[in-house]
Amino acid sequence: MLPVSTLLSENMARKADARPYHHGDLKNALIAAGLRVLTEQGVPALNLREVARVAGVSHAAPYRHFPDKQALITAIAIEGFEMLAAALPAADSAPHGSTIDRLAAAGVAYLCFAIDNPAHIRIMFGGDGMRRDDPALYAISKFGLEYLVTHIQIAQATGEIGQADALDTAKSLWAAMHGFALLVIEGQFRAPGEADVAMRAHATALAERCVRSILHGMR
Amino acid sequence: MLPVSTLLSENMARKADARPYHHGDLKNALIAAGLRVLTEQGVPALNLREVARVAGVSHAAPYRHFPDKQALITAIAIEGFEMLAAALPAADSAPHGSTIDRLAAAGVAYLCFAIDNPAHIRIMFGGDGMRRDDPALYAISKFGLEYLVTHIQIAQATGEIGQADALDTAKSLWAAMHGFALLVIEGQFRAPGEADVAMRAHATALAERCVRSILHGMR
DNA sequence: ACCTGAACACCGTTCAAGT
DNA sequence: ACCTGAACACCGTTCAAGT
Repeated sequence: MLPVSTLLSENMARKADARPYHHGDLKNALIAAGLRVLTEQGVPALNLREVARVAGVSHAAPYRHFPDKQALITAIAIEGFEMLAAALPAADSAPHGSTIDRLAAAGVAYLCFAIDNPAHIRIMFGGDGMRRDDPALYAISKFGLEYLVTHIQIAQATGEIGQADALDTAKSLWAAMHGFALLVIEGQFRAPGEADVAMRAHATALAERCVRSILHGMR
Repeated sequence: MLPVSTLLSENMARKADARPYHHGDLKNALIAAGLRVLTEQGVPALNLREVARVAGVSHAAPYRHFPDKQALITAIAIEGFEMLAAALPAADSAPHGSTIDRLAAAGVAYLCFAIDNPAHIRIMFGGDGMRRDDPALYAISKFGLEYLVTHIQIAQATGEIGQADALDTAKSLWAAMHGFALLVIEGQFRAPGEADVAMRAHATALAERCVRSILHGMR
């Protein structure tokens, strides 16, 4: 028999330390734990039992919040798309430039998002292991392309760029930024001895140049 | 007791049907089986036991030819890079065009390779699950960029394009083609009701236009 | 309502044993 | 030299039972 005081302090410790996660926010704790596993150990190491361990719950607990592993991966992907959807307009806030400048800033922001959140980008576009037919995922994944189309149409209305099909132009910009993003985070552009900071500056400068070239070429 | 004739015919059947794989070519049979699993069931379903099943051997047999699962994945990736390295010069063989035309053809060939071999492209650039430090993989993965640099330098020498850094230009072309390739095979460009054939034609036309815009912009 | 422990099928990997 | 079957640790998922 333990003294009451011991039971009490254990209860308090549970409430203060171990339990905060379990008061209705285990779902988000699992998403955060999953992202952490992904960042620290890579996609092949992402498994529900490890995520549960990191979150400090039993291996069966995640099933109270996600029907299966795919659903957790899908949730992480949705979180990534939401972050990206926030990052693009944020880059747009500089009021001094042309619409072309804004599109260039959005392109650079896409690349920077990928460099800063490689685990998210890999899950978002890795494709496998996630529920592609999830309606929330589908809706949010369309944001980037729509954002580009909108701004391309603005630039066309003001005469800054030519009248080529706006969706085609948006696809081309997206493809170029996406390619830079993935090749950079996969290390395919790594020059021997080049520092990360230098590579980032180099890649973003190239990416911006690409945006302007593509916009110029779509007439 | 079975009659001798039955035993004989069973032995012959083994030699003719089940055994040909096992005479020194199980390694390649496993690579082929792995690619098949990948194509038919996707990356998450790629496991050594299923590959062994498809190849018709016991689950331990692959370990005679590959130290671990990573090594099989790496072998499939190397095969993909070799196929790509063959496809780029093949697109180059039309002798009627300018060097810019050849670069455009190489870009389109890259995209077509990806559309025709999505399982390979995913493994080649999926990154995770493969031995990145494999020397053979590293060597062959550099081919594409070097191919572009070489042809860009030729175009610069003949005055077809400007004198911007050839490696930067090559990276930009690669990024744009890579982005088209991945977004197309992930279905991100899919328009409702658009046929695959139409999408392929549409994407390749856009990609070619991008190559020309980027080359034009790099001065 | 939310979480745990036992249970089952399945995968990666190893190893002694077979031909 | 090459392959098999048993074995072990580990993961996804389920479910009855606990608070």
